Amino acid sequence: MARSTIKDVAREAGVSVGSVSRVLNGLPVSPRLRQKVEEARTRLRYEPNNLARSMRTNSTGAVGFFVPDMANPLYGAIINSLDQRLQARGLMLLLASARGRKAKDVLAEFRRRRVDGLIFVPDSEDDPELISALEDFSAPTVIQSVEFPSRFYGVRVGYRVGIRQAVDYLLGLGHRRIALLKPLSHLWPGREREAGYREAFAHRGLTVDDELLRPLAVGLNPMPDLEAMLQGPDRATALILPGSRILALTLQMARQLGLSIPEDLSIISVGDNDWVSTYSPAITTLRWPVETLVDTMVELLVKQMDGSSQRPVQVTVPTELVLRDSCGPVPPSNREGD
Amino acid sequence: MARSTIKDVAREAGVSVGSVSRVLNGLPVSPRLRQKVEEARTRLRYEPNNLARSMRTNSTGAVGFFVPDMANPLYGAIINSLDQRLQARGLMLLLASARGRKAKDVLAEFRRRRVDGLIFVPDSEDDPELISALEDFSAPTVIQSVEFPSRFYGVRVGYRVGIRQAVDYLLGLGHRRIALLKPLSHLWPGREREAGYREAFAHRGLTVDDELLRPLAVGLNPMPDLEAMLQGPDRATALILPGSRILALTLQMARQLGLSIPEDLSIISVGDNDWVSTYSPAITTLRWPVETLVDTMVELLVKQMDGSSQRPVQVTVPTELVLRDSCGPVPPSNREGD
DNA sequence: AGGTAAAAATGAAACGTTACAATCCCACCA
DNA sequence: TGGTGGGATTGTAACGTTTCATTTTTACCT
Repeated sequence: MARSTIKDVAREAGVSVGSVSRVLNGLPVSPRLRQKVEEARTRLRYEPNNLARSMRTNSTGAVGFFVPDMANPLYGAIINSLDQRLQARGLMLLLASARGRKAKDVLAEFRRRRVDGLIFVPDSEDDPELISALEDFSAPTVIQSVEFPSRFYGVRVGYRVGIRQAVDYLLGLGHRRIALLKPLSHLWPGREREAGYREAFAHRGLTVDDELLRPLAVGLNPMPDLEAMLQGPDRATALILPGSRILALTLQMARQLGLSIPEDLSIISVGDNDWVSTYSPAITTLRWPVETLVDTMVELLVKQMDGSSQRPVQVTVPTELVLRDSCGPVPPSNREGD
Repeated sequence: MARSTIKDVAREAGVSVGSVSRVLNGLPVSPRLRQKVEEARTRLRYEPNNLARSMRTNSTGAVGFFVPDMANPLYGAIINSLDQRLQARGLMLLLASARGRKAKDVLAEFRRRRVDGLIFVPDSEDDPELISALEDFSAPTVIQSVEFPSRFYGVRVGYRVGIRQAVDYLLGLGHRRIALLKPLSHLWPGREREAGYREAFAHRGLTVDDELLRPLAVGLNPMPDLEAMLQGPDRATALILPGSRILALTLQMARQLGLSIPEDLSIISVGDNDWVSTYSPAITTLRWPVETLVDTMVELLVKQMDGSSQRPVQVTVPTELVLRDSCGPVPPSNREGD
């Protein structure tokens, strides 16, 4: 027993194929017709063939999402929320994890599959091949969190302002030796964080000790670095950490060194999650604006899809400094003379 | 400038449409023809329209994946690996997160989209509506980690044997008061863990104190329970925990109670990850077999797709007990008389 | 009742492929 | 030289929709 098609329904209802189509798509139609079609439709257990529909309308209802690493819970959270938002518009996520693929190839595959939209987290900023591939990509596209030529729609996390706030908060507590551990600065997030840090210092007329700005190479052990910074007469009294993995390591090292938090050492971590907030002391964090980020991505995407937007925009979504118990005033012994 | 179609290529190459199709699909064809077509194809920058192809062949090259919660890094890891495996077969993941959706609706949507295969992690075992929906689902399907009627292909994690090993290891160290925190037992994983626990005890002729088997209700604070178990003359001397979130809480509570690990308290956690292994002491874990799991899922899926398998199988993939530093012999003061 | 305009429904032509029956071509053999 | 067999190619009918120009019906007005 083959699946029934729109023709079967038309025959069963005694109307034309076109009319059935109209009913199915909710176009204006007489109540009488609508009823006849609905009846036939349930009688035959008909469901429309999306494939045929796609081919006719040239739209798949799929949005491609290219993710650096799904094992990063941050992207998991984004996807949860994205999926929910897209659902409301009848869209679904077609996923490609960067692991074992080249961005370019993924783009090609997405194009072949005729996705209706694309959300892209590039792994590099200035690969000209990638940029031109993205330019050829005709479907609506949103770039996330990387500095990309302004002819693309983009959403970025407001690291600069966020870190500036965090640093300013610590400065207000009397800290001067504030270490910033951050992603490598050849990518935008790293640069932005550094800029925010410098702005906060500059705003108070303080000078920055470059020694305290530490890029984290992937796959390299950050512990020796960390250990060095936390010892000696001009040790760091406050730490801004880029994620919970390194936070765990740091907490452990602090304990080894006999530094208690927040009395001897203040800590702020970027990226909020369950265990960070239930830890004791609860960790002050710079929260990633997952919901806002997703809302913005979807909004930009939809704007492009329905053609209501004329030209590309870049939106920066703000982070939120969540104050908890891991920061305190600078210890007296480390206070600098003023 | 509209995209070129197979017709354009045919005209450009001076051959028939059918021939172009044959070349494109790698069917046997004379070298002469192949060359002409390839030339025309690159000249026109033609790429086949997957939608039309899909509609004709009735296959989308998409595999639906229904996930309870993308923010769980475990599923992230699964997706990373799954994506890579499927890629090799020209398949892509179409994702639906359970958040805000009913399993039934997702199934319907996947069917409408005509996915070629389905990987499903059900949120309940015996919803008859869900089961019958799954039965109607004609595409190849693999159920993950839940006990489902044996007419479905399924992959399960070998919790029973794993927990049995873990418990046996602790028993061997002299522990008798071993607490098992586990998912609710109305779902398969919970039941299996409990069974493994009981088997280990039975095997040594020991009796189980049911007080030490603690189901974890979602959204309920497990801390009071935990605190109660860790105090008093017959406190638990070993703990088996179901994940890293609760592990974090437990470590913190142990510190509050002045219990050091592994001297006063032995701990095993289910699910391995970075920070668990770098924590001090490094935590002994029961590792989820992500890679094997994914391999098996793909294998079962492909078996069904190419019709090389006659009837459903359920495969159980083994966990691995990773010994680290969080377990030690039972403290003398808590040793039971024998 | 006749005429007309608007509304509703129809029918057939796409959409870009694949698949298959029908042709064509060519080499080979008697 | 005239078949003949078989591989290579062709042409066209699907696949299940949507869309749009036509035709039919309905409702209204004089």
